[in-house]
Amino acid sequence: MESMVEENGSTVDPLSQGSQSGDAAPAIATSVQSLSRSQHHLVASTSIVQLTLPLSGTTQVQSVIQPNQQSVIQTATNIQPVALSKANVILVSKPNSVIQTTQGSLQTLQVVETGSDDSFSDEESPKKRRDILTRRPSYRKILNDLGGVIPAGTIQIATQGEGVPGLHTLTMSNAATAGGAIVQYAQGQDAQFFVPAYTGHGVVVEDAARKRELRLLKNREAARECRRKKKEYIKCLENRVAVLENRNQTLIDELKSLKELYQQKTD
DNA sequence: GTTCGCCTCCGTCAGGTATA
DNA sequence: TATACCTGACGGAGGCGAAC
Repeated sequence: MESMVEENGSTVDPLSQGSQSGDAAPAIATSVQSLSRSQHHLVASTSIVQLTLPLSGTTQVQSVIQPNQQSVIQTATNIQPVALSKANVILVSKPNSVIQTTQGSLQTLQVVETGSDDSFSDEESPKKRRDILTRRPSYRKILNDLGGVIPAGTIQIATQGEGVPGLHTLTMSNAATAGGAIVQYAQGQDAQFFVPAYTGHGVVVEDAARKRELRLLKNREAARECRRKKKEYIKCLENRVAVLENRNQTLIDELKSLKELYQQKTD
């Protein structure tokens, strides 16, 4: 990961700055290849980055980063949202802001969570993370919520929009179940549940092989969902890196110009 | 056309965690 | 404690471009 702001030989890594200041900051520095479980949280919403800059009082730079959406960056002194395309480029003129990297002049870099933010720091408890990450409800709960099961015994091959919406039928080619077991599952927006399946003879199949098939089926779905979330997370991290690199470059340019201005006045 | 290396996607397993 | 869920790791399958 590239360090940010390298003027005067000092480096500030924005990815570790938050933890240094003790404030909540997203763990952007996390290696994409090794996303640990504790770090596997969605960064898919809003965060505000506040930069406290000593030379100009307090300047807030608000960075709103949303995956698959447009992002917005604002400054407190000039609240003019700049819509960002997916091209990941942010260039905001912040005439009153200065950043210095010597002697720790960059004092604060904190992330303030807003209402729908589900980015959290390493300090937050795993339970809180878990709570924020809406967990998929159990199949039992879904069944209870629905108050029963869909009548089984008929083979239905339906995809969204045809037949019974979301109701799918799978035929298991399993040696332990002569003729194969039939598994029905309904799929809503974010949930899936199984209904009792019958063989062609109307006998409920509840053997170990069937349980295994169900478990594998569920795990298959879980793995898909897990990979989808991971992709989304990685994409969001990449977006943030691009945003921070651009902001860093902007700040470097501002620092250079202010240095030149100062030099002219002292001459 | 064939082979090779690389990449991506997918299914499965194992182990950890949350919950009833 | 049993069950459900999540996710890293592993290996196989298939696509794709390059080299021959």
